[in-house]
Amino acid sequence: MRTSWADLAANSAAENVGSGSSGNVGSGNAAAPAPASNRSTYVPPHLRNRPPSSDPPAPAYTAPVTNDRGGPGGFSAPRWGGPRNDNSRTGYGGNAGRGGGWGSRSGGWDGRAREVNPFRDDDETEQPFSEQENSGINFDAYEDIPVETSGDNVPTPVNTFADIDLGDALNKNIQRCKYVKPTPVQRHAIPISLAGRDLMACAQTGSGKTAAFCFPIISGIMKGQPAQRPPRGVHTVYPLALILSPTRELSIQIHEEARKFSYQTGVRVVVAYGGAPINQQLRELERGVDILVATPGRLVDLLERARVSLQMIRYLALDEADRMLDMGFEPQIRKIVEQMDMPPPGMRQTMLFSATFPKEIQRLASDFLAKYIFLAVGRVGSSTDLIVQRVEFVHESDKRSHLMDLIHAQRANGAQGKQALTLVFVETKKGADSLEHWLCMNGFPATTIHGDRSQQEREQALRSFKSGNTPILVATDVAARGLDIPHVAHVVNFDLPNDIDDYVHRIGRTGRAGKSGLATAFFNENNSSLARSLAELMQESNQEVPAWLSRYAARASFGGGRNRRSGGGRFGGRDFRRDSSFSRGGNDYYGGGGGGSSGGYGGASGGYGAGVASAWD
DNA sequence: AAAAAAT
Repeated sequence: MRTSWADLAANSAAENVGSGSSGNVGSGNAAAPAPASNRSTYVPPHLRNRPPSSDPPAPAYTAPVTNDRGGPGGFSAPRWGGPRNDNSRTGYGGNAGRGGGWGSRSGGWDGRAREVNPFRDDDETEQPFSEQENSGINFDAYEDIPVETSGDNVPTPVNTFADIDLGDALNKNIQRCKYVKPTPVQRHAIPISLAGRDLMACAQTGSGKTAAFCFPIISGIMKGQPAQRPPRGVHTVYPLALILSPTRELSIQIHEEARKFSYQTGVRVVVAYGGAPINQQLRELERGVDILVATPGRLVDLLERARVSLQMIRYLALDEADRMLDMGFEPQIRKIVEQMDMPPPGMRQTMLFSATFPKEIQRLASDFLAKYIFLAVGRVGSSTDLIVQRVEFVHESDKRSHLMDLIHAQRANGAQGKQALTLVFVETKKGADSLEHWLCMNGFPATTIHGDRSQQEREQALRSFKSGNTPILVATDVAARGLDIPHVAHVVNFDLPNDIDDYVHRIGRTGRAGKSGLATAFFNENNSSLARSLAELMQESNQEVPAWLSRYAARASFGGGRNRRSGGGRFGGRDFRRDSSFSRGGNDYYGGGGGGSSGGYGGASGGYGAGVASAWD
């Protein structure tokens, strides 16, 4: 399969690297020969695969791509726990005059010799919780999830990772991640991708979505034709896969996960996003990049500087596509995908992930995808099962003291003497700062994340929160979607959002990966526009709706403003292509009708089914 | 109205 880009990859014959050692894929019985000192030589990932040796770790620690992991210092112990290569014996190191790909600037980097073990990072950041569980994911919560697919010749889903031929190195990383079996989105999406098909998927981040698009990409790069990058100007790099996401933190998160999945595979993942010094990112790019994870703005910048070319792209993944459109990224995304040098649909493999499937996303799908398969996966569990929602009437002036009460209670509940993580959402950046300050003044270790903080501060805040050092994080909506922060026990909507979708995304920060969570909202007269949809949502997820909220809801004007679902229904959306071939009568399963056009929010029976559609990330 | 994202 994967014929869609085969021509592309095959159009230049292997020059030197591939010929002598093409039989060594995965066997590792011979070091690949050092390529001739040809500036355009690219070392394909499958040739970078060398078995680990038992030599001591390379003393020099290669600076990470960004400051997105580990602490600013303090790691004096070698971060290497795993096997490693002998740097000095590699065929790629130290070849003066090699310009392309790996090792050209750092001299002696063979792609894995100094690869930081990403699983070791994990142990450090999550140590406070390591006693609590072995696996990050409660797989039982994934059993009963509705899945819909449509399209021509949909590949059969798999039930185990063993059913998929992902290769040894990737399988080992799956074990290291403690993934026991594929989640629903993985069961369906991975065979679809491995079959070379385009994919439009409605699924949430906590569902294992990142792995669902990373596994086929990594596996495809390892097994595919060795890429023959064009002779380059010294500075242009040619990634084979591009992953776009809306926020910097989400890109960082995807990069971290992709690094784990690609550990010791020779596939190199680089992240690029704004707010961080571009030079460091440029250096990382120049050391070679197979998979580029990026936010749109920074990528456009890199493209305009001609530091990145997309002409070798075989895989394109757009994550949180609806969010990206919400944030006004459509022009940039179209520029990246349609107006630069990326191969057209059909010549690349494209995966589009979105929580909802409104008109704009449908347009994007028809423009970016070729003969795609539509996949809709229900939420992991549901708000019903996993998140207890409470709403309390709190006047503006009482919010702070009320929050203090909640945190006190939370502290009493803290597991094993550690305070459980509490994520507090506020409406404004200023509000976030002042609340953080107030909490700290009152002895509550808090930090904050919002768009007025420097990228460094944002990342530091997130790290500190995740590690439990600062168990309270005050956030604006920058943190509302997509971010997967394990162990968030309590989400507090200090200020309720105006949009019920935002509410559902926020509370979705708890109850992640099948664990239970608590969400508390402070409601007052300023939130009356949300009353109706909030009451309905709570009712439909079997939550206790306070009588006063029902009264507010009854008073509120019909429709709840823009609170009606756009792609609505049990899933995040439906395959609108069905509309042309199916009678209108067949839509009832999906609730409010396809594409948001025919709309009825539908009272109790339509909009939010068991899956609480908008809880999707 | 606020938030996010390139400098």
